[in-house]
Amino acid sequence: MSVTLRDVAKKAGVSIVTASRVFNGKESVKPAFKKKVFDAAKSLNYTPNLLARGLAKSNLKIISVYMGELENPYFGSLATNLAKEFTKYSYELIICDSISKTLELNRSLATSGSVLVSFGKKEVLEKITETHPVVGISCTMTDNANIPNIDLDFKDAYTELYERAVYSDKDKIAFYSPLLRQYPHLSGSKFIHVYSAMKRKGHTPAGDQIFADDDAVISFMELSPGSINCVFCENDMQAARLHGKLIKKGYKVPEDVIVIGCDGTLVLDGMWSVKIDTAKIAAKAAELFRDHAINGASNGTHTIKPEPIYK
Amino acid sequence: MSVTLRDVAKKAGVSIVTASRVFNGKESVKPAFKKKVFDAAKSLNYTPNLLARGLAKSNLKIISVYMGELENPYFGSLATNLAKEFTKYSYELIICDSISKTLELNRSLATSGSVLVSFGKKEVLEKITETHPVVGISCTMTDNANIPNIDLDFKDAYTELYERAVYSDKDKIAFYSPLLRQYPHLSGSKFIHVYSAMKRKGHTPAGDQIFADDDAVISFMELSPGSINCVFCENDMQAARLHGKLIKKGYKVPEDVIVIGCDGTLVLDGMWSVKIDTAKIAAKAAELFRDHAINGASNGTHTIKPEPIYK
DNA sequence: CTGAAAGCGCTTACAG
DNA sequence: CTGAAAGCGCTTACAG
Repeated sequence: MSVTLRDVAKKAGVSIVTASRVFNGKESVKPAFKKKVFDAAKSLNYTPNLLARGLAKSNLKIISVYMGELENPYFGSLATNLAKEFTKYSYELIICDSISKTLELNRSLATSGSVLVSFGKKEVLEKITETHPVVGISCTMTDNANIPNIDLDFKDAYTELYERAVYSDKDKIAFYSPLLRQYPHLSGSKFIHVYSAMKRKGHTPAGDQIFADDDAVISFMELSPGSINCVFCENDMQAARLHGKLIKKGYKVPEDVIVIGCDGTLVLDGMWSVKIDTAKIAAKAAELFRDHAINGASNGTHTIKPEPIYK
Repeated sequence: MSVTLRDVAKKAGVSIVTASRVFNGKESVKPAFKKKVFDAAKSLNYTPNLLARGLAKSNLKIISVYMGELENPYFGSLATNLAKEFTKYSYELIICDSISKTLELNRSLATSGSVLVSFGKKEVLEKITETHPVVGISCTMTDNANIPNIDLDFKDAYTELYERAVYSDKDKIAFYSPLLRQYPHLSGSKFIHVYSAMKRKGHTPAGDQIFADDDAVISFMELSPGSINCVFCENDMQAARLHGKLIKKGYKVPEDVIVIGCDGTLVLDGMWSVKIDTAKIAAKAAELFRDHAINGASNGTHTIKPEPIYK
């Protein structure tokens, strides 16, 4: 039905084997033949059957990626950039909605490896690493799991943000994170940096808790006026929603209360946030993957430092 | 290396052929054998090699999807829901960053077909339809291209939004859409419904143009005060940014100016928008695809009506 | 530098 | 209901 390597070989007047070699570029082929094959391929509009190639080499140039929540534009932007960067090394991306499917594809599709974003189960990480190259992006628990990881180091950004807030007399800090609410405490989260800086000054988080939704933050503010004048939010989307509600209630942002998002995808006027460069992350991830896949080792952790934004 | 159908067959004491049949479920196999094969597969932890299967059947149960901008949470949410729905029919999704790659995979990976989101080149649509099932989601130009399409009919939502705005004495309407700016005029866009309703009342768009960025909208408002009191925006992200800037300038939203987004992913307090149900779209897309792929025809267009949101 | 042969793991007629 | 044979399109030793 569609044109195969056999057709190209016949048209070029060579064996199917040398035609194959031409496309794989490894072994040397007489230049004249090489040209003939390329010409034939072009005129026939040949494009290799990836299934057959994958089966023969038991290796498909596809990366399976696992990424929690595409609904957040930060992850969307990361996905777009990953696609762009991995394309440079001629990998396709396949985005999976579960970690098990991601790993399964490595076997069933002989996919080349995986990119895991914000994943934390150590046993799983260790297991997969045994058979396929994996790079993590802000995965936790990778130290011992021995996979190359891109770490986001929020320390400087959050410390600066905190200090600037305090400098503006905004030292009643609240934390708003539906996600973190599931965990015992701030330690282990990016907010730990704000938290320790606060502790050093003898301060404690407003309400002595992590708020799980923006309405909780606002009712707390209304119950005890003056109790909160700065809110660190999990991401920009949530910060923007909180921002909208505060304005509606008559608060001025950032004059009355500072709203600090995270990721830089949607920094409303008056908001503060942290810029995370997804293009840079993606480029580094592709690089780490290639090193890992080709040179074997390279289980180094690469650190990227997000930067504060004031608007 | 990994366990294959041959291993399963041997362990179950049947030929490789009947083992294959058991997994494909089409032809009948003696129940006793069937059980043996399943047991063997389970104990060996067998999972079929999709490459081999794909090569043999020249059909992989993977859908390639093309979707412009994942950075917009609307598309992210759509992607997530598509993955969920297509999984029900045991298709994997592969998200491509270019239309050509999307189509190319149908051949090179023997992918089962494609889902195209907001795509408009008729020739391309026609071409691909010849060989593979495709369903479009709010694709334009599909009428003659003859592919099943999910159409978003904004008429009721936008008409209602417009009327409610007018009812609140907000009849100086502006359109803000970086995207549309590239096109000659409002016709063919979702804003056409607002535009025609305006025309009927003898009104014209503020500035007689489509604004390409939010700063342009704002400076227009400042140059001629009272010239704009309602802005229709391309999507929620853009509307939210405009909203933030307006607040900062001292405008009250929606008292001074109504800001109307679109998609429902981020409706800030005070904003209006249009809710687009991505879960419903995805479910319908999967259904249309299955019908199309299995029953052949069904090139019907299915219409979904987004609904207005006031906040 | 080149080609004949075997094989990747599965499925699909075809005969029994 | 079951199995031996051929084949999907490519690559990888192996011999020349």
